[in-house]
Amino acid sequence: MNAVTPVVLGMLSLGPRSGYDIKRVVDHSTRFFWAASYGQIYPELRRLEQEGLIEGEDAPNGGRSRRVYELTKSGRDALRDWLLSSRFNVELRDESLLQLFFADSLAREEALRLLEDRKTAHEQLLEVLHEIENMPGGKDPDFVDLVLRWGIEFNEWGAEWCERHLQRLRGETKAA
Amino acid sequence: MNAVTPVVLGMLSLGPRSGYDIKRVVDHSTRFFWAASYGQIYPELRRLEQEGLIEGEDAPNGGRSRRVYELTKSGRDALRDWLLSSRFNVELRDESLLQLFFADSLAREEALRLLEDRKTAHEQLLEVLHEIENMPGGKDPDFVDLVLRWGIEFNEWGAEWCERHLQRLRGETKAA
DNA sequence: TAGTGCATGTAATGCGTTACATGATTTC
DNA sequence: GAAATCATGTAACGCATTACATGCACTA
Repeated sequence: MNAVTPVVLGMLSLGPRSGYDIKRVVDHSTRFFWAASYGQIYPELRRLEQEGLIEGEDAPNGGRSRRVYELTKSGRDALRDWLLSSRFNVELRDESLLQLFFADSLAREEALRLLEDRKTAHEQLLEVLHEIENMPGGKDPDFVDLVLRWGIEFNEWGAEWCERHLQRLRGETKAA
Repeated sequence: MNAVTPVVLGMLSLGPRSGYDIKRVVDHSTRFFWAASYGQIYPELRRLEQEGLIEGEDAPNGGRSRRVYELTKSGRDALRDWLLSSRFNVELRDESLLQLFFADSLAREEALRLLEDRKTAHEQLLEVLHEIENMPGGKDPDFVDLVLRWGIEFNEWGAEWCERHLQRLRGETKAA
């Protein structure tokens, strides 16, 4: 069990898919909080098949080779085990936050500009997520939708947070 | 310029420090959004000294060897350049979010328990951050304090978000 | 005197991305 | 007929963590 395992099993729980399919779906959904590359996915598919958690079947499109996988009973069990095991492993790498941390060495207006830039970045991400939200296709399952809402509401909160502290810090500067 | 460079320069901008010092401060502050290990810090210190961005001086404590570094003029310039260059590189790896994403395959109560667990995790992180907030010592500089507030307010938001959607989803289940 | 903290350092390991190679099919 | 997309796959690279080695000093 490594970092790609749950994404692969999870994506297959939504229906049979090829490695290529999995990558494509990941890039439109979980990549914001859980990325996966071909270099991980393809070896993992073979490993999982060997261990009997998934089953592959050749399903070529004409002369274009293609292998589609689906979960086996043990695969479904493994996914369920992972889902029910408490994990709150969060890793964050936020360069803008690091800049703010060291911003005291800048002039006040320069430092505040960093906060403005951060706000803009939140707003831009919000646009990307709204596009995903408005993509054609049937309604997403409840929890898929919930996670998309997290992304949207987090970025709304983030932009708001920047604005709030921008005003506070500008006020303090004037008062002083 | 790699991932440790800005932390090292930034930490030295707060005053002369040894590699060990830098690591200790990182572990109490930026590690939540920007970690650094000895394996990065020590080689980086030598590299930065060679390039003239920092200057080291032996400052042993008795027979215990110790080398303290400080920023040079070019080091201060390099830090300033990095601070003023727009960067919004954020990487997030959130396993709990991934679980929620695939939670539709669980029974409704099981899935909601994942949300409850997430809420608890936010609350626990909040406690850790409050301890840091209440640590003795002088007031932090404005922007150091700002980043700590981000951590606190983000986790408050996160817990609240879980609660809000917990209630929404429980309501929908009953209504259906 | 044993344990903890100060202090520096590196080698091994693990992990994920990048970049490339190959080739078929669809679209403009 | 060129470009984009489908589709699979791997080798090389870079990066960060882990784990260990070394040794001094302080404290219970």
